[in-house]
Amino acid sequence: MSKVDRRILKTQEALKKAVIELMSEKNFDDITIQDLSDRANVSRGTIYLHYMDKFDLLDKLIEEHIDELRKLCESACQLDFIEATLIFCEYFESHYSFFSLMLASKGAPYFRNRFLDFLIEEFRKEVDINGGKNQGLHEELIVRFVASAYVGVVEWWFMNDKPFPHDVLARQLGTLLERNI
Amino acid sequence: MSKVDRRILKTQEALKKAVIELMSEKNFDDITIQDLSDRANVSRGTIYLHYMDKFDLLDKLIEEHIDELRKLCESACQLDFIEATLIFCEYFESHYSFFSLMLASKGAPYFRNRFLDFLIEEFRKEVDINGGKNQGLHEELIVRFVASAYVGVVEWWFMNDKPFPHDVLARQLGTLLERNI
DNA sequence: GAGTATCTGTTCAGTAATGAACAAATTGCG
DNA sequence: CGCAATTTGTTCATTACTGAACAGATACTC
Repeated sequence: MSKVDRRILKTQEALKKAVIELMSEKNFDDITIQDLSDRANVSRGTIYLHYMDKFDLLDKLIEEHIDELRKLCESACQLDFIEATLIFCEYFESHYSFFSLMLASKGAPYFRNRFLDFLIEEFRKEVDINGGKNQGLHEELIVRFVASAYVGVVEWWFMNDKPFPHDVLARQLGTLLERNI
Repeated sequence: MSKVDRRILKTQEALKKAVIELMSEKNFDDITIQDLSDRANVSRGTIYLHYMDKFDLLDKLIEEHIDELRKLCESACQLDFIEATLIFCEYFESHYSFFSLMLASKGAPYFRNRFLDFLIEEFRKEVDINGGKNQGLHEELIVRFVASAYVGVVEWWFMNDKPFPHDVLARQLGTLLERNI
């Protein structure tokens, strides 16, 4: 893959940062292209060179994070759940402004659902009903159970402003995952 | 004055920020154009579109702050010394990374001298030896006295990591200036 | 001191961003 | 409702930035 022009990256970074900032200040529906242009310090027309509209911008922002998480899954697939969960929680931590906004603010169900779908997809690869503790249980039920639990815990962690460090979260969440998959 | 293209401002801002950051990490002489290019995330050639070399960049950065201070002088000329000093100290505070670097780090005499010259120039406008407390004293001596004292106090304040808030600094320094001019 | 690596300053064709202008759509208010 | 103001999405010529290339200058190493 050939290198992307740094001007493109700068513009897109500025716009992603801008939309996160603005979403923490007002409802997404109330954000105008003008707002984004002003906040990102980018010409209004430039936005249309990269995105269809503000929804496209938000979609791409979300999808990029999902992609990053998917890559983490691949690289962490041979680790146990506690170690793997730590890697994920580090990612949550290092993109705090995004995840906190998307999970802690009530007005953003866009991401929550996308995140849940992603987890269902990933846990489906991991679950094994043929042997061990989950013998006799319905596969899809287990997947739903674990994925929902995961989202719920992470959501709670962000909504309560990180009541403890991310490595503690990782260890406890990892333990619970280990027990159920 | 017609508006400056925002791309120009962005590039110059990035470079000014970069040089301040780098100067806090290494000696100015050891900073390369490449370093600046990398840190500012700007093409190397772009630097030469704005500045002759790194010295020119530093000069312009310094001169811009001096110009801002000069503007503050003009707008504060009818205030008393305590109020005027407060305005200046607010400016120091809001550009902490610059002034702290330029005054608190021992290896940067560039700015200290420029700052002193500026203060001499400004105090010369204010001093009055014809009547009042300074009757009979040599004008240039008073100017030097006050300007040196000013630099020394501000330098000390930054070197000691702001031992008290800037408004306290302003009140005390302002009182001393009032007493001498 | 020779050889190598890095840094400098410049050129240049290609690309992205700009801002102004515009008509059409949407919103807000009396 | 009707009018005004704002927002939208697009166009276009102009401008700034890019990255690659280059020769010459410095710095580093054996």
